[in-house]
Amino acid sequence: MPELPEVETIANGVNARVQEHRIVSVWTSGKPQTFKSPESEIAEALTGATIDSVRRVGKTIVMTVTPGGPSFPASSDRVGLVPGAATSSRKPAPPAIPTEFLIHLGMTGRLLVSQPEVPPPPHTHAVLTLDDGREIRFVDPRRFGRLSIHHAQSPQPVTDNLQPGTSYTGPGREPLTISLEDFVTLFKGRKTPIKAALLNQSLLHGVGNIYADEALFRAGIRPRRQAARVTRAELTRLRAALQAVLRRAIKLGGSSVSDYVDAEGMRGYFQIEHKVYGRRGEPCLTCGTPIQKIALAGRGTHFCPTCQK
DNA sequence: CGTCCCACCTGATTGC
DNA sequence: TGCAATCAGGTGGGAC
Repeated sequence: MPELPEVETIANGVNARVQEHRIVSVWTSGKPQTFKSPESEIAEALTGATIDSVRRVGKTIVMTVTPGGPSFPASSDRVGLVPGAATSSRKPAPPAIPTEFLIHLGMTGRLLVSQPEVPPPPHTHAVLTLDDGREIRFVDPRRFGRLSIHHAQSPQPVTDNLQPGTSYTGPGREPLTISLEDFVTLFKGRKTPIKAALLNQSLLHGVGNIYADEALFRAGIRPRRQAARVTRAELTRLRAALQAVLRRAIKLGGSSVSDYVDAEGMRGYFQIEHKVYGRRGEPCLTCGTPIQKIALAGRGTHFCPTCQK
């Protein structure tokens, strides 16, 4: 379901609602495929933790928490539900190690913040109950989504993107901030079609099927063109088009093509501005030629055979 | 290593 | 109308 603009909208919405709140309990469904880290590890990392922030990296939602789990309070008072209430001022808290909860929504994942009396939807796979009773719910019918824990200070293999002891940076580069030089370099020597390269998360992360098609249309480039043969001038246009499309979509709250909704259950509106995606057979908004739909890299691919070279 | 293809799932829509 | 085939915004693993 969600690509960069949708994930950004969801992460920002959830962040505004849950930042600084404490997670008092964690429930998980036991569906093994959903959990990239063991459920016990997720429950242990999050129970009692305070949410520092929720943000987007690529298509992944990253919830950073400060642990406060059962390790030291030893279940002293379960009555004191007031946040920030006296937590036995005997010792200074041990140096809190930030932990990151990674939520990938797959195709149909949703992250909702709900009042407890609202019945959980079908296919709810994780529930984080907050100190005020509200629940952060991960719902995912197709179960392509993944939940995992990333320990920000645990030893990490040193790679281009993952330094020891740093926070999660994702597999590729952020399309909104990548420089032109780096963008051009990404495609050098790649024989794969330009659209497949755009979808490759270890190059750029966050770009999915809708925004790849929309950016290629706006840049006037056919999706099947070999990446290495797209000229520098075209790549300059492509980067600008991609960034413009993503920014505009974020501004409109993402694209709701079926039942995508953000943390508050609101739809996005960028689908109104789709120029090719989902418009097979309809006239190109620039030249009137019917929009074609082909299969490329296993994905439905939309383009204007006249405007895109 | 780069690239292709399919499997992983459920639900909505299309087509006979 | 009914039911089966097809398709869906994403990834990750295996084959080549």
